[in-house]
Order: sequence, then C-alpha cells, then structure tokens
Amino acid sequence: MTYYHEHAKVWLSVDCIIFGFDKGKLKILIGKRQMDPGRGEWSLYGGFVSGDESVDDAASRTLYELTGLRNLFMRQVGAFGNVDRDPGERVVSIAYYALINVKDYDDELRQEHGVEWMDINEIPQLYSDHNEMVRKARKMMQQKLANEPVGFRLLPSLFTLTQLQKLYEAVNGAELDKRNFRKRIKDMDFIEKTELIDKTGSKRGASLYRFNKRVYNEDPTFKL
Amino acid sequence: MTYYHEHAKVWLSVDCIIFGFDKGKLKILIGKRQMDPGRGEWSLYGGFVSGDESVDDAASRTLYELTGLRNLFMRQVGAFGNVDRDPGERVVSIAYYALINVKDYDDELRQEHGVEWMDINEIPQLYSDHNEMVRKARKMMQQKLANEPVGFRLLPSLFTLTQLQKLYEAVNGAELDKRNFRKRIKDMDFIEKTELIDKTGSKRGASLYRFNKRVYNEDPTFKL
DNA sequence: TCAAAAGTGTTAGATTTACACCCATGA
DNA sequence: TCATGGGTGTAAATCTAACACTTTTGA
Repeated sequence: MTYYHEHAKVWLSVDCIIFGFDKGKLKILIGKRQMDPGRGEWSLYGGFVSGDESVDDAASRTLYELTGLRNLFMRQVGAFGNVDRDPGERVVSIAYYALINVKDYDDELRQEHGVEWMDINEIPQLYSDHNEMVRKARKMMQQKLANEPVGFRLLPSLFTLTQLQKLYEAVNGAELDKRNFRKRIKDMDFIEKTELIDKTGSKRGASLYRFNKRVYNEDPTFKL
Repeated sequence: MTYYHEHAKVWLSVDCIIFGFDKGKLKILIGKRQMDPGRGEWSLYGGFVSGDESVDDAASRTLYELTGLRNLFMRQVGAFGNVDRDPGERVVSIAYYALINVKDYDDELRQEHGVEWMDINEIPQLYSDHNEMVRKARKMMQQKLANEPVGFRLLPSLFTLTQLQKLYEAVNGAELDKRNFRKRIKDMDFIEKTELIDKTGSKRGASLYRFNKRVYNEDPTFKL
C-alpha cells in the first residue's frame, strides 16, 4: 500500500471533443468556462477522474453528464501533460473524441450546459491546450472514418446517400464525385437500401439506407 | 492554488515500448521487474512522472536512463487507466514507443538494467496491462512506418536495400517482392545511394544508402 | 413548366502485382 | 567452380478518376 509514496501525484482530467454533423458541416461542442481558472474562455467540456473509476469510465461519465447519451462511439486521443498546461494546478488531461448524431442530443440539455455546436473550421482560441487536442482528435477521427464504418454514428440510423457523401466531404474537407462515391457504397453489402424514401431533402425523394452491423462483422472490410 | 482539491490525485507513470531491429527480427526491450509489486514478472521499462516535468519529458528521461540515448524517435501510445491495473496502488500509465538502432545501445548498459531484446512475436505474458500496451504500440508503429520515413531510425545511418526490405517485412509480417520494393525506393529521392559498399552481408557487396532529411522535407511524400 | 436533387456507366490513365534471370565475389 | 546474396524490366490486371445526362415531383 505504500509502494510509490516518494513520487508526486497529479490530478487527472478528461476532455471531450464531441463531433456532430449538421447542415452539411462538421461541428464540435464547446462552451465558455464557468469556473476558475480560465472563466469565460472557450473550452472543451471535461471533468475530473475520480479515485474509483477508470479513465475510460470517467470519459463515458462525462459524455453522459453533458449529453444524456450512453454507448457513444468514443476513442482516446491521448494524454496532454505539459507542466503548465493548466494555469491553476498540475493537471494532466486525457482527451477523448466522440461521435454523436446531433438529433439525439436534447437541445434544452445542451443549453443548460452552456455548450454550442461550432463549425470545426471556425474554432476560436480555446482554453489551455484544447486547440491542440481538437487538432489531434480531428486527425484521428478522419483516419478512423476512412478505415472503419463509423461515420454512421454521426447520422440518423436511416440516411440518404447524399447525406453520407456530404458527411465524408465535410470530414475530409474535399468534394467527392457522386457517381464514384455511390459505386463504392454499392460494393459494401453492409450498407443496405431500405424501401423507405426521404422526401425532406428533395421533391423527388431519396432512398434511405441503413448500416447493418451483422453483415459488416461477417466481412469487416471498409475503405472509403 | 486550491481549485481542484475536492478531486482525487493519482500517480502517473510512463512505460516504454522500445523497438529494435536485429538479425532480421523486430524486437522490443523487456526485463524482469526488480521491485514490488510484481517482482520477477516480465515487464516494460518505466518510471514515474515527477511534479516538475511534462509527461513527454518523463518519457524522454526514462528512455535516456535506460539506453543512454537522447532524441530518439518517440510517440505516445496512450493512457492506460483501469482502476486495478496496478496491483499496488492507483497508478495511471502513459505508454510511449520509441525506435532505436540496436547497435547504438551499449550492451553493458543493457545488461545493467536487466533488460533484453525479445522477438515481438514471442513476447511472454507481461506485468499488468503491458501486453495491451505492446499490441497498441505495435499497431501504431506499423501505421507510422507505412506512412512516414521513420524506419531508418531502426537501422544504422548507412544501410543496404536488403536490410531496409527485411525491416519492412519484419514490421508488416509479410514478405515483399524485391523488384517492386526497389522500384518504389528508387522513386524516393530522399533515399540516396552512396559510393560505399557493404561487404559484410554478401561476397559481392551491396550499395549502402542513406536517408536525406533535407531532401525529404522539400517533398515530404512517402508511401511504402 | 421548371427548378432542384436523385440516380445511373463508360473509358482512359495510373497503379499494382507477378514473375526469372544474370552478376560479382570469396571460399 | 560454385554457392550466396545483389541487382535489374516487362506485361497483365486492377483500381482510380473523370465526366453528362435523364428522372421525378412540388411549387
């Protein structure tokens, strides 16, 4: 019980980069800090790791606190451990990114927490090293979306191919050829066309698709 | 100065996955723990993060302690933060991987630290969650070597194309076609042929090559 | 009737893969 | 002289990228 007592202890926090996709734009949730130090600065949402929970659990809990959602797709971005990163005390932070479907997030709850969706390309200066966290999270998330079928986590469970394409365009910051994109999607058996039609996006209506996880697990190949 | 005092503090450690390449095999350094808890178990080399150094600095320092080498290529693998990961106390560990040229490491120093080079495919059960760290480090390192010219950090500054090919074969766990490999290398201007010949690997002798960082920086394109 | 988004194939070019033999040398 | 690793080019197959018009329907 007294193995490491000669060493220093630190506070550990988690910070969340929460990605959403709305109106053709990739966004993250940020808010103005409501506590010292750094009160009033734009900041990621975060929390402290308590003594009886794993760091991953602290991140899940923090995400739940903010969004009321569980089982979000979430990955660790990394540890940020510069001595002076927090102006108050020595705090090492572990950043996580998460993907959510914006429509699953109750807007009242969002306002209560004082956070808002900000275009990923228009992020202001953030508290401490949060801009660095966002940069790294964005890179990792791009990489992930290009190699695993997780983009769906940013969309409703039924989506049109145009929505899916716009999502990938926003994530990669580059336009895609419609025909080539749809050709590639057709080759992926786990993206299933349904009988349903979405009429909100056009007069003609577009077929709705869904991601079938079972089918994907049988042949987990993905390459956008 | 007393912002966070209601929250728990933890010990922070760093653990190092040190990759080397020798006799055609990819290896890492592991040793038997010389302290409690876990004395005698195979383990990565690590250390504690002190109060006045960044986590990255703690990793650099730990690598230096073990190898006597500075400015190694090093990347963070991530934070490992399960509550019970350390059998003694609550310790969260940040893993790092590093690439070294085995011949740069003084073998006496290695023995003094009680660590040895172990084939990456024959790693025994390790202390705590170290196997998981190794798996993740290996994946990240594979990814890195495929997309950035850092494999050279595992080789002497002058190397033959056969050595380079064997290195990539060991890292990817797959054989490569000699002619196709050499064709791709020829397209990379930053891998320069020297006038020097290595006669240790064959009777005929093989040309020695070097990595030219300047040239690479002018056109940083790499794809193995 | 027309504006706006949905949907659909073909072709040229680029990239990737497969493959086998001669060379130089020291033992 | 021969065993060993060094070094080299071509052709088929695959993948990628470019590109334009018809359909449907609500306003």
